[in-house]
Amino acid sequence: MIREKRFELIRGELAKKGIVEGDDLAARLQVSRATIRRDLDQLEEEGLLIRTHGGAQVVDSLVELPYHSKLVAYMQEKRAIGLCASQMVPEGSVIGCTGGTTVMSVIKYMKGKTVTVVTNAINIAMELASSESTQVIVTGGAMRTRSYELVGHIADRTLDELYMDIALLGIDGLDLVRGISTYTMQEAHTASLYVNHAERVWVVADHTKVGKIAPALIAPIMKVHRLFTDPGLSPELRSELEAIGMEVVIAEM
Amino acid sequence: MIREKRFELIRGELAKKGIVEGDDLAARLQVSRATIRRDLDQLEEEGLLIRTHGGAQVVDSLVELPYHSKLVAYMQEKRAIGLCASQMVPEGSVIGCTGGTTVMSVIKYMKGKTVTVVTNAINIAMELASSESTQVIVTGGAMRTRSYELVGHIADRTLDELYMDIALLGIDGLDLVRGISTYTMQEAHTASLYVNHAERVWVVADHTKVGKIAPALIAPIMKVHRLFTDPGLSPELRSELEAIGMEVVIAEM
DNA sequence: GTTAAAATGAACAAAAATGTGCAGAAAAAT
DNA sequence: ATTTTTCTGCACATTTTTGTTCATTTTAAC
Repeated sequence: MIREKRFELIRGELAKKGIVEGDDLAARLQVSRATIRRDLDQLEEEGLLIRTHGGAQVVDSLVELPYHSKLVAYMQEKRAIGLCASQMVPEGSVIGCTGGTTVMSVIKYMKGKTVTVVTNAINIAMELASSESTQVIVTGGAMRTRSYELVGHIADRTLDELYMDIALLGIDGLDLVRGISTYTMQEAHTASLYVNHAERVWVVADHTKVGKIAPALIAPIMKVHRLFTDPGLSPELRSELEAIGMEVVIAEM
Repeated sequence: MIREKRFELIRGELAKKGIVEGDDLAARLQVSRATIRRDLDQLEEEGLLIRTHGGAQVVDSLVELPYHSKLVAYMQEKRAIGLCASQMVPEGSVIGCTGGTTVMSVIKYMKGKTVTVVTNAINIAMELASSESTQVIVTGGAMRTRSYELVGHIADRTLDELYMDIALLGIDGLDLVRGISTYTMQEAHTASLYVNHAERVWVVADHTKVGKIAPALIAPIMKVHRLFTDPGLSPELRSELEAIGMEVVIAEM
């Protein structure tokens, strides 16, 4: 077993679990603890992980891009939502997802999970390219300028022939009466296909989106089974949503 | 067991597993470790892999860090080929392209041109995402691990309904008798669809690919209208290719 | 706060892999 | 067929990597 092989497995394990134990790795890879320590030291130097006593943990990927993170609103909240939602995805399931920053934060925590991801967003696909265990299917379609989402009849047709366990949607508005919505018609249309071809619909959105209505409607509110949001959601809105049968998951930070 | 045979197996193994062990290869190929070491040295010089203690690993095309870029084989040549080929693309044309580092270097010079790019490689699509004037159509399909290319029936069907002015292909082998070829069957199949749905076929490849045969055939040599390569191409090979009607463009550096 | 268990870093020895020179074998050119 | 060139295997000195030991630090429990 050469070093690079070990590195690969350590990286994989780290992506999957977020934390690795030195003893566990030593046993699994059939090398001494000293070797594992040295491996972890090197990987830390490369910036791939942070050493802890007894093992190592993933470097918070959102910290590595400090100047980008400022550009994204509600960064912390989105990260918490991402972690929380990803943990509730069962291994082996098929997940369809749109683009958007909140969905992206879920995907970041999905690396290493053995799931199939169907997406029309190429940045999501790129993010998962390095994950061995994740099967990625891209819908295809025309790329909207200044966005990474693929839309149009090619995307439609591909989604038409797929069925997913979970549709994971990022949205711009969620309203009790008008349902879920976004800013452009094309994206709304594509998102609605995910809704119609999935067993369950999960929406991820920071609390500012709840109660808002964006121009392009995706689906009625009853289609949404579960909402992941942050603690900023007002208790009244939460109660109203739960009253109509929606499961509201608050991601603690 | 001649050297080229070994190279072929090593490349194949590398494409499949990403990491190879020297001992393993020596046993499999029935040669001494010293020979394997020399083989790996040479393949490293060609930029196909990176030597490590105990073996070698693929050039991590997934990590586009600047220091890795030096390790891309024949960097200078590819840049020259990219510039040269991009200048010969007429405005307004529809170009279909596969993945691969040489094609990528053409695409880098294509930004800002008013062309339509059809591709099954998401890294190509990402590269063009920032270009306002370029219309991008992604075929869709299943993403191959360790590569950015989309393959399978979704990709096939999309390509079936498109027609392109130019098919721009990156290849691993171009031979007078066996035609153009690559390492994996799936990519070869997808590439062949570009050939069949394009008015003209352009191949971009550094001179080391000319005269080589890779295992998976894409198309017969007569289908190729134009080859862009670097000054390293031997005059004999050039004459032979031109004798059968191929246009050979040498990109000066 | 004290103590026991676990993990760490450092030093050193053992093991594995490397590069190089050289002789013989294979292939190519004449 | 013979010469020339290239390639391969082997031996050996060197470098890199790994395992072991042990004093020290950290963690967790009491």
